[in-house]
Amino acid sequence: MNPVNLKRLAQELNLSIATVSRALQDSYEVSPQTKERVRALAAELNYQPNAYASSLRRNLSKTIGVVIPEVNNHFFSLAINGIEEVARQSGYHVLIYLSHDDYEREVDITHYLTGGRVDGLLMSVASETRDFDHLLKLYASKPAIVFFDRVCDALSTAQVTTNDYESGYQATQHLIEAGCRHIAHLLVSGNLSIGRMRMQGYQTALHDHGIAFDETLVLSGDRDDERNTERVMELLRTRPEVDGIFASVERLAISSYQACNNLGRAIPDQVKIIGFSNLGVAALLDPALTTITQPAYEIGREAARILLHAIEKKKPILPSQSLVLKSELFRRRSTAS
Amino acid sequence: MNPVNLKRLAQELNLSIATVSRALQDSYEVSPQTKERVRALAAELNYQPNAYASSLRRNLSKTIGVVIPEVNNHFFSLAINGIEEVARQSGYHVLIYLSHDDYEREVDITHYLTGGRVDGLLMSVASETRDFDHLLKLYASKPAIVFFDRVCDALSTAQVTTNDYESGYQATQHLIEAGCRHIAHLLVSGNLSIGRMRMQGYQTALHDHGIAFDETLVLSGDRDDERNTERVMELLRTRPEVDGIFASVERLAISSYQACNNLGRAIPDQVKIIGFSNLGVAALLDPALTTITQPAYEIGREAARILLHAIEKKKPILPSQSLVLKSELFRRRSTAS
DNA sequence: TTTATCTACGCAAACGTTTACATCAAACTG
DNA sequence: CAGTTTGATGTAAACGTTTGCGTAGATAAA
Repeated sequence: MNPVNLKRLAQELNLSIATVSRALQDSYEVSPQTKERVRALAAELNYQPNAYASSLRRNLSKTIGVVIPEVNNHFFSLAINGIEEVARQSGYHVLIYLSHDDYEREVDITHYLTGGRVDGLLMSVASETRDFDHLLKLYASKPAIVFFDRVCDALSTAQVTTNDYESGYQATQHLIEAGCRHIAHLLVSGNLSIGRMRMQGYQTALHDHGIAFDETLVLSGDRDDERNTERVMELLRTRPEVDGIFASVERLAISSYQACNNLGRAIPDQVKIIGFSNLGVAALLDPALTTITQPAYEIGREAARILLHAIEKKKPILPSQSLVLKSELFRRRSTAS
Repeated sequence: MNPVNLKRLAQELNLSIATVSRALQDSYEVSPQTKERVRALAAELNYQPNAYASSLRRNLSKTIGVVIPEVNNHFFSLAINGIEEVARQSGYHVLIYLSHDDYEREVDITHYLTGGRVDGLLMSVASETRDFDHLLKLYASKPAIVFFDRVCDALSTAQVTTNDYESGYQATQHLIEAGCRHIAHLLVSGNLSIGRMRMQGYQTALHDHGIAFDETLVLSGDRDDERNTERVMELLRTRPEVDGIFASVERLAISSYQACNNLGRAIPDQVKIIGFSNLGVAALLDPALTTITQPAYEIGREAARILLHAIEKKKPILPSQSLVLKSELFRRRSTAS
């Protein structure tokens, strides 16, 4: 039993390898009859071209990489859904890498990726990442890159984001209108532009409503949920006047719920909570969580579209192709007044 | 600027390509001094071997594929976490494919995968899948396969599952002990062995407690959550005596909550609900959801270990390597009596 | 000294495709 | 009918690695 490759097909059909290859690509240089013969045998033997030989020769892998902090998060898993959908339609394969919000891992991953394994890359930067040398190095080695959500401004490429400034403003305003005067802001990283945008929205909203910004009400979370919960509890204990929490990321909203439960603080009577979240069951929580929900699926889809378009057209990706999609605020019980 | 490949390194060092290649592989046939020179230049030029050339030559891709129904599901996203962890440690890359529980897509995916793109495959079968021809065909084309959770018994390979029969029994018994006498069972697919196991547990538990099995209380869900909710509502309307629901999959537990909310049925007073789920916020739901929780992360990790071990040792995977991990029941308010 | 062994390296084939170029017969063109 | 075009196919190089084999020089053994 020989392997079934072009050579095998060529031998059995008394054709040259070149003709067989061309026939399978539906080249106009091959007669219809020959094409038919080739296709028939290929189907019969269940021929599948060797992806690596093809990639090597064409210097194209039909593969994109997705680098994200975590997958166990509704935002990212929905984004992957969108990415995979677009990729599949265009015949692309999707490699996935998780940074776990860890800088070292992200550096490792970018090293893996240097060297043509992927034609392009979709990336959401780890929250711990402060310098972008590894990304610049990676960028220098070719592949098209599109950032989504947690973007890196240091690279001159497209990014797909949401209206984070407005959302931060809106969330804060919503709490203020619900009667909150001492609003804590939990964010995942001050390094990332996305965190800064939401923070600015928060600050401006406070200012516009005549509330002084209090730095000590800003808490920077990390990737350890237990510790985050502890820190929120400490904040609530030491600052009993806190009557509102704006969580800039899903996990921190959950930690806030835990913290309130542990301390016996009633939501929304004593503390109102709003959070960025794509949690499908937000409405089923006790109490139902008011959310700023990003169009995660669409973000993934659009980012992938921009990327694949650039790859197929062999054109560089321009920052002007960036997209800003809108998040939506869903009012629920956790912020009821 | 020439591309930086072995040829380039060889030229600049006045060595042959072969020696450079061997030096980078730390072969004993190369002198320590030469190795050092090669490594230094490789580092300086940021050389990364071409993965496709290497894969082609060695007939090894250092890549595994993961085929799952969906990623927006805590069980699967946790499993991916485990898989990625193990893969990364061993220097493997992870390709991801989503079947969306759609038979056609699964067939497409298996076709993609025939032909050496991956060294091995981790798979959880789509719920719609009834025949396994495509899997048998795929299996014939070499790659090592390990099934997890939604397994396929038709292939003689290892599978990593949980104690589904016991869990089904336990869940049902738990409802009975909480006072339920008319227990509906929502399952995602009667085709899959996993569904059948849970179903058997359900039936046996009913029988052991002197409750007659009523086929009309068994509902088969699909991938449309809205419709699932509707169907649960219909069941609750036409069969008002139903006082317990055993959801064999997370999504159906959520749909049950929705249905009860829509109909104004109180959980747990009128209807008690237990469900298979890896939802991190199960305890924060209203009311907190009693769950059977599978060790999803461990399942992914162990499945990947079995797979990678087989690949590295070039040994076939035996059914005897299969693993059964235990799920855990978390009692919460949704089944309180 | 001759022969065997070892060390460190080079040569060249191979992996399976793709594709520029060559070939050759048949069908046109003037 | 000589010359040109067209259509269908073949030849062979290339992509970047890996690796079996060969070999030159050095050292050790006889």
